[in-house]
Amino acid sequence: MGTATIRDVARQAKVSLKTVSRVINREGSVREETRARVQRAIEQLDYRPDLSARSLRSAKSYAIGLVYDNPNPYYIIAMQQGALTVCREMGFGLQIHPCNSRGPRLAEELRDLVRRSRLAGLVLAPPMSERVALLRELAAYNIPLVRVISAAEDPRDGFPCVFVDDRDAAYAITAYLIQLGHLRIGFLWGGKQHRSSPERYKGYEKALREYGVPLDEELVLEGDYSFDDGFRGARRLFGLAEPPTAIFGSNDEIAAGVLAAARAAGLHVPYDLSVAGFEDSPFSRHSWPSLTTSRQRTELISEHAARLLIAQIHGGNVANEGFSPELVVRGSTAPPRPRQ
Amino acid sequence: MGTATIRDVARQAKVSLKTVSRVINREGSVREETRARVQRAIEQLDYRPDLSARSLRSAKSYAIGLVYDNPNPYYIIAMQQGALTVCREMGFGLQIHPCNSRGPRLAEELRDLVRRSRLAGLVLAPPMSERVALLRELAAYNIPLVRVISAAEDPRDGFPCVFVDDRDAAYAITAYLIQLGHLRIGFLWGGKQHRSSPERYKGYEKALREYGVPLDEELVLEGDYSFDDGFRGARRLFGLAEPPTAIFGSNDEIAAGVLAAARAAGLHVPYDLSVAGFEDSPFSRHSWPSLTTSRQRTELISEHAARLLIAQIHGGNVANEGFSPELVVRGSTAPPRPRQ
DNA sequence: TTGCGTGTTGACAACGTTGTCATGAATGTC
DNA sequence: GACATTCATGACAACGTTGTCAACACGCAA
Repeated sequence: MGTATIRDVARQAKVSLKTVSRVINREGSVREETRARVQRAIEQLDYRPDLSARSLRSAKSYAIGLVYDNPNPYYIIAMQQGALTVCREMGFGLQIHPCNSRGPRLAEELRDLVRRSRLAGLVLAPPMSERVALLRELAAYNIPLVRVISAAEDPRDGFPCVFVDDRDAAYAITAYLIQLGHLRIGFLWGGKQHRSSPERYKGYEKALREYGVPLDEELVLEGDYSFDDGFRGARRLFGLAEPPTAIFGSNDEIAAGVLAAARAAGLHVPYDLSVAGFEDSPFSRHSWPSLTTSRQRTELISEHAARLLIAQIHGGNVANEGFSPELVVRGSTAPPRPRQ
Repeated sequence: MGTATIRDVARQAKVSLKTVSRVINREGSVREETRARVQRAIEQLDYRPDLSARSLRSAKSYAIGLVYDNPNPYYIIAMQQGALTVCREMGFGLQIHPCNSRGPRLAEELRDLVRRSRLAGLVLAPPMSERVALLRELAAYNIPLVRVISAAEDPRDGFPCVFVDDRDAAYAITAYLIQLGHLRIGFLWGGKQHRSSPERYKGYEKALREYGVPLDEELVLEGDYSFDDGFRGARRLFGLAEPPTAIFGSNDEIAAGVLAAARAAGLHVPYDLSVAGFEDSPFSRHSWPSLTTSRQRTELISEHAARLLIAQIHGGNVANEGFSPELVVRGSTAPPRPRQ
């Protein structure tokens, strides 16, 4: 049968190529009757416009890129899903681009990606989204972009973004632990290359301050967003003269490491130790006990970022938008044991 | 600066468009000296061929699709990564396409995808890869495809594939448990829509048979590839008059559910109960205790599938290929407690 | 009647690339 | 030396679409 082209549609509807093009692109100036005739022909022939031809001819392109370097598959899949939803809705293509955030020529790499695949713009996930130098370079290449970043408020720095209030979410978790009665709460940092790490720490700090709980630097350990650092960090905290009664891991993987270390040390979670994570990964639901954590609607965030990007490409003047993760209480937290 | 086109390269190298095209596509019949001159011009101008124009003009396309409907993000990310590696190497684009494997008009959906995005072919992940009716429809649409399937041997049914020997891997796990001394080994099925499920069961069965361990149907429960079914299944097994001393969950999620159920029942893994999973997901490394499981090199498998597909598109006559997962022994398995 | 604005339509070129075919030069064969 | 064969190269059309511009029909005011 072959594939129907705009030419076949035009012939069938007895109009010119251009008129069909107008109908497809919802341009004005087509009589209702003509439009209907063309529509019928399109359906009869099951015609679909050819993306290559389209983006070749119009300087515009009909695809965006999703750029990430994040070892967390749940996060990435959710980001992809959100972006895809919007792309399908808007008739766009999506080009995924995992990359190395520490790569030496990242800006050039992304420029080449945009050129080669004729992308209309990029959605940047953390940590690329937080490297201002990179953003500036991309802006110099005239590449439209939308960032997903961790921030307590709209940065208003000219780069459009969707911002996630990690600080507030970490505040909520810490406040919850304090309300349970915990006064010594350990904090395990995530990787410094992610802006979410200091944000989460700030939330922790703020809650302690506001509730008048002293901040003991002994209880705060640096590390990475990894199981192993959670395990190691927890072991160090257990060895303190006055160990914490609760540990807040900066993400679920860290918290999983804490759970494992607690098991190894013979501590019973949550009775001997409360543990909280961050991210609401499936792990947090399936661990034992299941983890108290913070849920961000990654898919929605990504949808929003894609929408923002496409609106920007269409020349719209669109506002940034913020999301606040919500506290999810599960079985890994409880009031501390009464002092003996 | 704008983007350099083949025309600019031709001017700079003082040759015709066609000659540049020949150099790019590694066609024969270009003098070494000319080729070098063109290459230099390409590098000076940092020229990259435009994918849209290319695929518009040549009937050939320079992108393949990856089709999946699998709730396991680790698996999907690995599949994507493998396919991307090959695509970058070969100068192809990759279109990801998550879809609903039970959708009513899947074949049409995929045909439209291929047409719209001008895909040269598809890599199908399970369970789409196992639905023969779908394969036939796609073949009728002349869509080149490569499947990733679960099979003990090359099916030789005309549809190219990469096959993973789940049966053998399940055999290895079961045999290992038997060698530890287990005689009552529970088996929790995965979802029936995945061909890997019966394959894994067959491996379990075969090991019991070969080692002369009686197969007790009471110990075999159906379910899905989910944490909850693992939890429920384990609870039922614990309630038997003569409960199992080991449980083999058809994947790591099921095994995670078993771990949780064991915790809830006060059973100490691995001393009171051995647990084995399948897949080597990060969960299996981070659970407590970490899970004995089976590792498949998903990224390699996907790479191979993509290579097979591209070779097929190029008209090569390529052989199917098999992969065997390998046994990974961790802390969740041990010899059974001596009978009291 | 003329002139003008508006709404609808089509002819044609162009996007950047590759396929087809033609051309001329170099080489081999008798 | 004549002719066939191969090699290297280029001119040109074509892929399917959209942008530009012109043309036409219509209604309305002068």
